[in-house]
Amino acid sequence: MAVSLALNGRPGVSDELRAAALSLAEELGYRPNYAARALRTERTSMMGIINRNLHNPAFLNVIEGFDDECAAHGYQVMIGSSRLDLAHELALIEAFAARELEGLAIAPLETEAARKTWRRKSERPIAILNAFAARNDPNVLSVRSDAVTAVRLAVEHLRELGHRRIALLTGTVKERSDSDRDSEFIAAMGRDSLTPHMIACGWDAAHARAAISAALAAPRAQRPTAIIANSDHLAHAAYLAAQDNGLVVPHDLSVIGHDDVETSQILGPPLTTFRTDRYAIGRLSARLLIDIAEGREPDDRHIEVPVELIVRGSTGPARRD
Amino acid sequence: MAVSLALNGRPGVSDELRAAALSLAEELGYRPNYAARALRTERTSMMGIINRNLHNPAFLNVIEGFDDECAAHGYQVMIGSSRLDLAHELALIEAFAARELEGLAIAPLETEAARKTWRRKSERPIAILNAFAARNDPNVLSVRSDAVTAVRLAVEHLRELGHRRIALLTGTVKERSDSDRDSEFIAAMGRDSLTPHMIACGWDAAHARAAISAALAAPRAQRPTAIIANSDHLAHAAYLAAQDNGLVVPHDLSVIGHDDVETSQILGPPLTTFRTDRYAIGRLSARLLIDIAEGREPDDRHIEVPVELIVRGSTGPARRD
DNA sequence: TTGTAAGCGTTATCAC
DNA sequence: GTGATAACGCTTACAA
Repeated sequence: MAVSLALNGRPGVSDELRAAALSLAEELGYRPNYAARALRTERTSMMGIINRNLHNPAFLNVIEGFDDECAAHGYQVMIGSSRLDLAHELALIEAFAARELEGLAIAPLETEAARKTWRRKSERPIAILNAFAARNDPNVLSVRSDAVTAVRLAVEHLRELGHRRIALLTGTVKERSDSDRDSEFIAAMGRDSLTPHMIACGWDAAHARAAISAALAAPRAQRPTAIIANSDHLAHAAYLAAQDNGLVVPHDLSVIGHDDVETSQILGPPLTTFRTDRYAIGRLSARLLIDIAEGREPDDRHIEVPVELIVRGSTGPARRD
Repeated sequence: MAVSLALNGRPGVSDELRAAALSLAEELGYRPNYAARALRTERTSMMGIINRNLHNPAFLNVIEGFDDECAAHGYQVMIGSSRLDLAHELALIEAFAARELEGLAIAPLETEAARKTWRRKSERPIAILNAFAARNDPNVLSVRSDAVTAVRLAVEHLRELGHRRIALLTGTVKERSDSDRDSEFIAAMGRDSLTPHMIACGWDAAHARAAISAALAAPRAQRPTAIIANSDHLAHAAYLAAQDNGLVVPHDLSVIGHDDVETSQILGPPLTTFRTDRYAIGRLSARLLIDIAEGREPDDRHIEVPVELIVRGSTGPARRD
């Protein structure tokens, strides 16, 4: 018993006994059994992170930050992918909850469905990544880049270049995970009395390419001259969709991304995009979950990470019609 | 206990009792406690995967395949990053072993160190990803793309374009994780009586960029006119290093990657590279680990995934000196 | 086929 | 500050 206290560095045991326990443990190569500990304490020291799919390289930096912060606090990280399938996402959330993970960070397909499923099996905190999160459940946290500001800056940038027919890529229409971003776009366009185009392209690059291709196939006087993507990953789909239609970026189509992924600066042409600290997003979400899991009150349960517009070669002046 | 047998779908219990147990479990919303099960059975249904760092987007596809195969067999996936730090890598391996993960897939910094550390704490299988693995330990598996053929094809392609000063990017010099790839390069160059250049650039993109920059800063008659990278990720570093030296790809420098990452086709210029089924690499490595973990004998403990050269705009004729 | 009892390795409770 | 003893929830061994 005293051994347990000693090894876990807790008070209630004499210094000599503690030393003896430690040295003996070392000598015998003792390793604690996590399963037994978990069974007894109901604490697994595991955190989970789930993304919609595993194709967007921007997610790697989020994982990295998440893993770093978890590792620093003695947690290990379980990873999962929704595979863009809501049923699979919910099954995965249940499985993670059944494993008694102490917290879950998730970029959800449908925020409310994800939250409810987690809540049904677990009282533990859940952090919503890069999506709008309602604030009624106190153990729902959120960390996201400031997508609302980004969309405003993007519209301003394109307006200065003379664009009038601007399209915004959005997630699914069914549930707007970025509802406030969408409405900011509509408002920003409205200020200049322009019609907002929305292209619901989901998160799959192939599907997005097809959706954008279809939009670009419209007659020249109607098709958008600029596209605002919700990630560099989907901006790449816009490049390919432009190719599909024999259009040249930025001559025929301006494209703005979001993330400033490593390759974006060496694309042809280099991508205008928003730089945002994805590592911090991962790290902060882990920090929030750990704070709650260990009974501390975090400074703020909802965090927005700032964005910075990086202008490169994929945006240019609108051609005269 | 009959209930245990019933819920786990094993024989030795009457149909009616089984049905009763199942329906009652359903009604009560029963969920098995994984910790208790793991404690009793010494089986955790968890698999681990570790990469050298979390920056190369090619790794995402490997994770995806790994996760898909694991999920299909009821395993969940723990992820980790070595952070390019050997001490951290070994600590992580120990932590995974202490958690009784049933198998580990790893792209190691140093293969032998990783293998030994795992073996010290665990009898379970370990799969080496994309690195050379000695075949003396029967529970060491390996899955890799056919990097040896790739380097031969790359040299042939560049020789046809008239290149004579060709450099190969390699991992660390200390331990050649790709020793057979390196020697194939030396042999292939030797066949044409050419001097092989090796640039030891490790796996960090920033470090690689600096190393390549230094090599390209040599006088024009000495510097390499072509670079063979071990990943698209590091080929990108070569693009930036070319920029650093005011060189234009492919006019002044040809670059060949490895992986055919999604963005490679829209780089400026599009990257000549080797396509390889990374999803399969992840999937097959999971399959091998699961087979061994469950006592089946896999068809082959060492798998090579074929490569296909995709010629694009980053390779061109060597300039006359 | 069913029931009973033991035990996995921890940590918590409660005497001393 | 220390040492017994019980308990977490599951599976296995063995007896009925």
